[in-house]
Amino acid sequence: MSSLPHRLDVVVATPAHSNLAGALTYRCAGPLAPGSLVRVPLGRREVLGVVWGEASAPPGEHEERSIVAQLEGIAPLSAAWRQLVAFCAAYYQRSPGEVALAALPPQLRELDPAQWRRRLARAAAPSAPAAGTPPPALTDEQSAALDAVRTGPGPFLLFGATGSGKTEVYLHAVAEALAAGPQAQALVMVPEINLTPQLHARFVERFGAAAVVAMHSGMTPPQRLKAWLAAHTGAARIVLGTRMAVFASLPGLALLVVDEEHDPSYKQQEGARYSARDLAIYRARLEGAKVLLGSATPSLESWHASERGRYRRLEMPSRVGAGALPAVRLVDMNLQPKKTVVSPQLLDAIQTRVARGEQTLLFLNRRGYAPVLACTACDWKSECPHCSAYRVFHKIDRTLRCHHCGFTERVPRACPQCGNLDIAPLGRGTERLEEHIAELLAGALRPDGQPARIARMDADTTRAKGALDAQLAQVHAGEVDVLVGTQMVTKGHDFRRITLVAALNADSALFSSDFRAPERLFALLLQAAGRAGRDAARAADSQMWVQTWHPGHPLFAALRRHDYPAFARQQLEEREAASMPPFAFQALVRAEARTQEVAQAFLQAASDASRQLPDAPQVTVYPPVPMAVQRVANVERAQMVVESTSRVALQRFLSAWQPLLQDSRQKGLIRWAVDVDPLAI
DNA sequence: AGCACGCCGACT
DNA sequence: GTCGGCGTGCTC
Repeated sequence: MSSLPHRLDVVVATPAHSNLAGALTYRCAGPLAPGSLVRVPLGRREVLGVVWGEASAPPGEHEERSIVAQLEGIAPLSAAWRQLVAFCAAYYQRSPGEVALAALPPQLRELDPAQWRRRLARAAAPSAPAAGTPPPALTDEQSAALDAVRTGPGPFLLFGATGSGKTEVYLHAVAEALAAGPQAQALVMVPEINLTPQLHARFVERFGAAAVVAMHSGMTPPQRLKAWLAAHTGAARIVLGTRMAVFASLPGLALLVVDEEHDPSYKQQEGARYSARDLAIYRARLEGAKVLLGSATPSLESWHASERGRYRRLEMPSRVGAGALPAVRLVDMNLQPKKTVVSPQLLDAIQTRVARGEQTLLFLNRRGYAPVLACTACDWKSECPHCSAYRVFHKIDRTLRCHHCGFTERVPRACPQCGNLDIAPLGRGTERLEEHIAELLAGALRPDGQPARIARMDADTTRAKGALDAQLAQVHAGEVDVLVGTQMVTKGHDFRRITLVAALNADSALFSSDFRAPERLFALLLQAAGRAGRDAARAADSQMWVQTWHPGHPLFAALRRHDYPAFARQQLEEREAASMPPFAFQALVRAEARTQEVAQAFLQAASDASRQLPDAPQVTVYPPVPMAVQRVANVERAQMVVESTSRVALQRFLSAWQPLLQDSRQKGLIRWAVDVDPLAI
C-alpha cells in the first residue's frame, strides 16, 4: 500500500512530549518542496501538516503511511518562515508542528481540496497599490529618526513621548520600505485588538485599502484565511496585527514595526508562550529586514539593549504641536481623613474641570463594585468555592463573579454561614467608584448648565460588540465629563478634551513580589498621563494626579519629571545588583494537579532529576512553590523558577530537561508547561 | 492534542 | 443489566 518511492518529513500539530515531538515520515508519489501544505493520516484522523524536508530517518523504523493530498496552487512556505517556526519551537520548548500549525489560519485545517480551490480562486485578484493621501510634513525629530532607520542596520528603539508622533514615523518608515521594490512588504504589530482599527484606518488612508490587511484573533476564520493568503501571495503589502501576526507568511518582508513594544500582550500566555517582540527581532535578522520597536516607556530589556548599543536608540522627546506633558501631582493619602477615596483636592480639581467643560479620566485597576463581600457578624467572605480567590461583587446584576474561573451566582440575601442579613462590600472597583463620584459631583454643573455626566469603561461595559466604539464616540463627542475606567482607558485612545487624569489606587504594585511590577506601573502611569493635554490649546493646564500612601517612592520622583531614563537607570541598577532580568535569564515550570502535593512532588522530582544535566552547574532551580492564586477551577497549581546568567546554558538545560520532566510525571498530575522568559513570577 | 480501549459506580 | 467517568497508550 505505501510503496510510494518518496519519503518526506512532515510536521503536524502534536505536543512537545508524547514521542511525536519531531517530524513524522510519510510517503508520496513524487517530490514535494519543503513548506508545502499537505493533508496526512494520523491515527484515525486526517490532519494538516507542513512538509519539513526529505525524510531524515532511515526507513523501517515505523510503518510509513502516504500523504492524502497537497493543498495546491500556492507557493510553499519559505525557508525563513520554517526557520522562524523552528527557532520558536526550540526556544520556547514546544514542537515545531505545534508552532507551525498554530501559526497558520485555523480554517486551513478544515478545508477539503475542493473548498480550498474555491477560496484560492476568490483570493487571487492582485491589487494595484492605490495612491493614498500625501503625508504631512515631519518634525525635525521625526526626520532624524527616519534618517537613522534609512541608513542604519538596526534594530531600532524609537523612544518617543506620548504624542511625539511615533505613528507618523511608522507610516514613513513603511512607505520607504515599500518603495524599495514592488514586492516589498511590512509587518506592523500593536499590542491589542482594540488598537488595530484606528491604526488600520491611518494605514488605509495613506496606502489604500487594498494594500493593508489586518491579522488578529477577533477576525472570523474566513477573514483570517483571506488576510493570510493576501500576505502570503504578496497581494497585501502591509500586515497590521497583534502578536500572532509575527508568524504571517511575508515573502517580501522588509520592515517590522512593534508599537508599544513594552506591552505585556506581546507575550503569548498559553500554548507556545512566545514573545512576539523578541521573535520580531529574530525574524528581522533572519530575513535581512529592519525592525523598529517603539515606546514611550520601553521594556527594561529593550532599554538595556539600547544602552549597550545592541539596539540603536532614536529619541523623540517633544510632543507634536507643542502640547506640553501634563504636570504630575501627588496626593499624600497619609494626610487625608480615614477612608478617603477621592481626596478633597482631587475632587476640587475635578469640579473645576467640569465647570470649564473639560474632561477627567479616573483610573482604577479593578473592575466590579467591590472585590470582596463580607458578613458583618461572622467571618464569611465571598470566596469562590472552586478557586483560592474571592468572588467580586457586581452590583449591576447583583452577582458574585469569580474573575479566575468565571463561576457566577446571585448575591445571597443573607449570610450563607450565619444568616445575618447585613453583608457589606469591602474595597472598591470601578462600578463603586462611578457611583461614589456621581454622589460627590451631584451638584456640579457644566458650562451649559447641565449636571455633570459620568461614565464607566471597563471589560464589563465594553463586552458587547461595538460597545467600545460607542463609548469612545461618546467621550469624543463631549457627552462625558468624568470617565471612570480600568487600564483599558489608558491605551492609545486619543481623548482631546481630557485635561485631568487621576490614578486612584496605584500603590499595590510598589511593593509587589513581582519584580516587574514597578516597571509596569511606571509605564501605566506615564501612558495614563499621556491621555491628558493632547490638545495643545488646553495642554498648559493639564494634570496627572496620583493618590498614594508612599509619595516619597523614587518611582514618583521620576514620574513627576516624566523621566523614564532616570527610572530605568534606577531599576536596572536594582536588577543588576539582584541578578535579575535582563542580567539573568529565567524560565518557569508550571504544574497543575488534583492536589498541591502532587503538583509540587512532580516539580521536585523534575528538579532532582535535573541535577544530572551537564549544564546544571550554571543553572539555579528554585524550590517549587504554590502559585499566587493556588487553586483555579478546582485545580491546584504550583511553579518553579529556573534561572541562569547564560541564555545559552539555560536553553541547553531546558532542552535536555524535557525528557526528564516527562519521566517525573505522577498520578494526579493534570498538565505541566515550561514558560521561557516569563513576564510574571 | 485527539481518539481509542478498558475497567468501576448510578440509572433509563 | 447499560451509560459514562477518566486513566493509559498510541499515532509516521
